[in-house]
Amino acid sequence: MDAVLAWYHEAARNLPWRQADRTPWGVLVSEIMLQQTPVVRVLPRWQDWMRRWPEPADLAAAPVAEVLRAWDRLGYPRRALRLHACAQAIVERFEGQVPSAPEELRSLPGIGEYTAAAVGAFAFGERTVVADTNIRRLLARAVSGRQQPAPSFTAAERALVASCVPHDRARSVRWNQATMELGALVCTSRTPHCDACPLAAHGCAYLAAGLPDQPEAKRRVQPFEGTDRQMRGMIMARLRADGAADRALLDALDTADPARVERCLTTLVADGLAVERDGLISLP
DNA sequence: GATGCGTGGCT
DNA sequence: TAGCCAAGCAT
Repeated sequence: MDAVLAWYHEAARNLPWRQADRTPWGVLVSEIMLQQTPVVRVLPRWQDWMRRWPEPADLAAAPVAEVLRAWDRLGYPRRALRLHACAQAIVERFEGQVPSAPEELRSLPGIGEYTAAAVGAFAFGERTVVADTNIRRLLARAVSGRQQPAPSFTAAERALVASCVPHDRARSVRWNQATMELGALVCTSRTPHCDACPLAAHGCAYLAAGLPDQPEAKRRVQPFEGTDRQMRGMIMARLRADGAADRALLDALDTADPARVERCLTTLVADGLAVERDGLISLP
């Protein structure tokens, strides 16, 4: 896999959370923001966020409403709540310092298997198995000859990824970073750019098989138009803009199905993304 | 293990 | 054009 490391040296994007002056907190914030969200959309939000809350203690002390406004349109605003709770837990349990041990990272709100491994590797230089969607897809193709990884992340696949990570600590960090980047930029989901891939000449099983289309392997995309998810987003956008809104105003968001608005308000309040007081809905 | 959870750009 | 897709997590 030397070819991938050499490729990364030449082609890596110059992202702020990869700079020499990066902090564990900055890396953690970037990883949360990047969950299911493209880099180009994260960049400006991350810059603002780090300027405002440069340490976990700064975010921990911020009002939730302000945190949700700063999250802006990144999507999945529950991530913002969890990041806020994560900062508070770091202050309370780790003296304000992001922990480096994967099991301690895993214990924090919003940090799952992937994010714990990524922070361990990219913030602390630990040897971890970073199995994100890019690495999974790249190995599914290069090693297993399949178009896409399986929908569920099985123990067998975890073992496969682990077997590919170099044993040397510093080298493992670069391999994780480089393989993820190659998946994100070259071995893309829809249209892989094999002409620009360093593995094309080093035995990619999927390319060798002739890039067969395997539609059965594709995961089904959840619908969005007309769903509660869309309505929740519309309500949150209104609350971010106006601070608060009365029920009648929100009901106008879907005159054909007022029950949909009510249902979404209930789940937003249950999620801690909104509060209701005297018929007025507002950010927490 | 299957679902629900935002948003916007790309093909 | 209408899907398809983007560094997942929690339940």
